[in-house]
Amino acid sequence: MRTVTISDVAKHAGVAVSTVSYVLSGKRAISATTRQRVLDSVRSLGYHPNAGARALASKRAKVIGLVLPLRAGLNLPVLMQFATSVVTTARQYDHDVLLMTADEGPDGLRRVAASALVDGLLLMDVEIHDPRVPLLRELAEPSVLIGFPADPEGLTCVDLDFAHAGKLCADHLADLGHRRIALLGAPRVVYERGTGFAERTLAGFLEAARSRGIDANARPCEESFDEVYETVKLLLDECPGLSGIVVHNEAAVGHVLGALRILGRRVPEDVSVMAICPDDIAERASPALTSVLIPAEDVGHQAVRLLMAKLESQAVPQSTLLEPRLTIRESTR
Amino acid sequence: MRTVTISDVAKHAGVAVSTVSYVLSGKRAISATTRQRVLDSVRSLGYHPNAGARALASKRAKVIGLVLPLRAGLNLPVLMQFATSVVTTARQYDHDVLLMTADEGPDGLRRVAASALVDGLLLMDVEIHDPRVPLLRELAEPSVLIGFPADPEGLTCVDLDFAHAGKLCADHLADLGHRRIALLGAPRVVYERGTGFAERTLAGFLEAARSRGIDANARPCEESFDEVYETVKLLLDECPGLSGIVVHNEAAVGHVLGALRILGRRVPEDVSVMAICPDDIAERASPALTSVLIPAEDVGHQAVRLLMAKLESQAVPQSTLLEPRLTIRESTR
DNA sequence: CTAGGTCCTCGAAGCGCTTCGACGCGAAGG
DNA sequence: CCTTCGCGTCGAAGCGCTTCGAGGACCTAG
Repeated sequence: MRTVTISDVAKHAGVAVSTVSYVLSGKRAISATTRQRVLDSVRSLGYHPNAGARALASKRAKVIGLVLPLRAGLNLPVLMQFATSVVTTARQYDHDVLLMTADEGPDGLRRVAASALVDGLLLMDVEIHDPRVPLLRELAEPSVLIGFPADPEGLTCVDLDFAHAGKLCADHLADLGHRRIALLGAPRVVYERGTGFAERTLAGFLEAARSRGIDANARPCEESFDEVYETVKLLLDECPGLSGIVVHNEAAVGHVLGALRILGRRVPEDVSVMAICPDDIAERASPALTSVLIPAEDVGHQAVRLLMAKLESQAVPQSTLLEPRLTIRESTR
Repeated sequence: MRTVTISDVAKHAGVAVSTVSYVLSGKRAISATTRQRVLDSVRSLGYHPNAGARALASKRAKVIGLVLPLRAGLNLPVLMQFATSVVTTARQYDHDVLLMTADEGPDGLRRVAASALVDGLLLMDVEIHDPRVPLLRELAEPSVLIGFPADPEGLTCVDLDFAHAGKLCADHLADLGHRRIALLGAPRVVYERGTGFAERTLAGFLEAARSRGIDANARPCEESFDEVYETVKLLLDECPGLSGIVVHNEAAVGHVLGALRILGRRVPEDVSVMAICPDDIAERASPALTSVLIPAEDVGHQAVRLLMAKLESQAVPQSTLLEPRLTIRESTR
């Protein structure tokens, strides 16, 4: 069973190969009757254009590269959500997604770009001083970054507005009348890595607390139960009257509640707790946590949209910040 | 800056285009001096073969399709781990990975296969009665499944030996002298979906317990703290003297320990707890959990290896089961 | 009645690569 | 000495598609 080619379709429909091509691409006007005849042939033969041939002739692969961080550092579920939303959105634009990991480094990008395997690139988890950024600037292929490098000049970046997320938390607690609040953050290494989002959250949190005139403290925190317990205890000890805790560390969310339970503090009667995390984690906790959502799907969607615009050589904004969303549940009052 | 083609390289090295091709593919003998001259030109011009042209001429895209389940049901981190190991392994075989989600269904598979976008397919999370399986049988492209459909005849399947994982748990607890043990499982919906792995674990667990002559109970369990708490309590109530619990539900691991703490049972003094989960979750718990590892990376690696073998038309076993690994930590005695 | 459009369709020239058959050359064999 | 046989290299024929320039058919305007 040889695979069906465009010339099989042409023969079957009694037209020229180029006519079939124009019917399929819509790049020239074709009479309704011819168009229909061609489409019928396409259907009855089960024709699918050969991707390689198409890419070769048109210089468009209709594939975009998605580069995931290899270091499974943080936030795997969010990553997955993001990846699937990228694939889904790309398909809406009739594109496919080539999955790459960061461990091939800049060379990997150069390889797929130079070989015309992909038309554009989507990079996740960009760091402040990312070695891939200079390369992206000189590459002919357009790219979109998730996250912000030190100098975003000439690039296209998308991210959640983490500073705003921090502010949202502080404001919510302040609105409820809390006067002493604290943020339990990501592991220290996350702050040091320079991805920037952890710092930005913290800064937004502290800044909002200050402008509301309330007392705010913060600590990074590892993810094991014991360390979470210690950190919670420390926070409680060093801030007498602490009545609001923000958790910006997905893996620690459950442990924080466990620790408070052991320490005899009721949530939300004695202390209000909120988290910056996906909704399912917040909902699964007991009590269900008031939370600020990281809209991974929106980020993926927007990133693809921007990349597609660049592929059409449309101008796009250099930076796009997505608004976080606060959902009030049972853990704050 | 036009992109450099194979004929640029040929000109630069003073040889024929075909010679360059043979140097690069190694499919014909080329003298050492010519080879070196060509390789030098390749390097100094920065030549990267055009993927589309190569695919068109050779009928090999050097790309494999990886189909992830869209329903983010379970186990996102494991999924990610798996995906990255697939990409990494594929790169070792000089292949790239096209990411697809299951929501395009069988049509998506047909599309990428018929368009020669991919040379082979890797499907994750195959269900007992998977609508994609019949299609795979008639497709010219080879495929490898993660998981087992009802009838694996004529397919190539890889999976963890879940029955063995269940047995490992029961045996470990029996070896420690426990006489009444229980398994706290995945949410009920997972059992009903027919992916099979949850049932197989349970069957292995019960069978091993029976053959060791000890008492075993089991319950599915949702993932919220409250439901986990209820389930643990129920288990404890209905089996007086219960001294060993196996958790086969990643999201519930932390909650089980929290519930036991509240119920006044010490781990491992009063009750031994073990989990079937990734190592990082087990290590992060307090106390660190004895666990059986789902070797996601091995699965990815093996799956790619098998697919590559099929691409070379080598014969491969119909089913490959990967051995689970027991790691003894602090939570059992 | 003819010049000039418009609307559709066609043929052919690539896109950059792989692969097949052919060929020149020096070495080995009769 | 001439034939035979590798070995290393070359040229050319596609792979299946897009796209450009051309041109036939038909219509409108002069």
